[in-house]
Amino acid sequence: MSAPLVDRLRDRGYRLTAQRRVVAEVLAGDNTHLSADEVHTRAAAVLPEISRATVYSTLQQFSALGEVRELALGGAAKLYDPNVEPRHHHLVCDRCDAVYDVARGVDAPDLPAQEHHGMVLDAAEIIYHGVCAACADTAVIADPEE
Amino acid sequence: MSAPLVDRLRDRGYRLTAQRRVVAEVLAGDNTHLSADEVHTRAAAVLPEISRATVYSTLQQFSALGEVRELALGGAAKLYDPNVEPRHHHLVCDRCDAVYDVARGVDAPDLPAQEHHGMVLDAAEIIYHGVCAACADTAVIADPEE
DNA sequence: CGGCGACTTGGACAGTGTCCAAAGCTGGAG
DNA sequence: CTCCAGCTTTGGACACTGTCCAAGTCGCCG
Ligand SMILES: [Mn+2]
Ligand SMILES: [Mn+2]
Ligand SMILES: [Zn+2]
Ligand SMILES: [Zn+2]
Repeated sequence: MSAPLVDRLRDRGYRLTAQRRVVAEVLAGDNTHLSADEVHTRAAAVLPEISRATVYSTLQQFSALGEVRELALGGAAKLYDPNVEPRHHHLVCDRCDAVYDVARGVDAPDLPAQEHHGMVLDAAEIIYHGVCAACADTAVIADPEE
Repeated sequence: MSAPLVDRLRDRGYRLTAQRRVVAEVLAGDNTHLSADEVHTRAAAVLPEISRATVYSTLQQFSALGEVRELALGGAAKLYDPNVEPRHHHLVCDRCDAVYDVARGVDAPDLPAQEHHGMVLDAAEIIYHGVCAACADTAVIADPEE
């Protein structure tokens, strides 16, 4: 579709550094839902000297630019989703933190204005919690009674 | 309504320690959405020698018992919500992490079975993201142009 | 009251994320 | 093409959240 992320960065006055290119490349690999650390590991495979600090700040920038979506699902680390369009929700396994996308169409109801508590709302995010197939299986193996 | 938390603990075979009583007391104070650290601070005001480890494990137990709900909203720390019934969703300020409750009635749509990705679903959680009144104000002060 | 074993403690430890001074590099000016 | 202002990166220190464990404590039952 439109110009790649690197072009949009240049157009917005950002310098095109090797680090930004590599992070963009990792994200563009369509590998959904990576943590900052995973992004760093993959980026370092291409550009070994890239630092953690740079990956963190780059992800924040891309997120602020709307190029990537930051997800705070239950896990310890935030996840970065390069799939910003179309907007979608997620299923999360509460045992192993596996994440799946919810296909478009499902959405949260709008909140009536009197429920806003004075806030300016921006977006609603639904997280469907559950147990994934793999985790359900291991549970059966570990507890085969009944 | 029903018996207080302390009674339910005894009934389930848990020992009634001073630490559990104090944590229960802090939560019962209807102070919604406390982090583990805040719970520790408040508990320590009553029982100064209570340890962080105990507060963390106690909160996990209460959460597993359904006495409290663990919330992973955007902030760094998980929050504990003593208001488990009725189930409700939340509004979160992405600037200052303020949290508000959504009144009952609002709920996420059920996911069609073919969207489950093999998971056994347990609960859906909606997070309405936005900017609270206080944060919106400070932004205006900091950026009075236009 | 005594003892078993559940519970707590305190500190070490791991993971995530932020910060900053110094060094490096990009991109535009000349 | 060169130069350089200042945007970026680096690496390490640091803060915070949460987990773990061995040792000591204490609730509860007999
Ligand atoms: Mn996604
Ligand atoms: Mn609540
Ligand atoms: Zn799982
Ligand atoms: Zn706010």
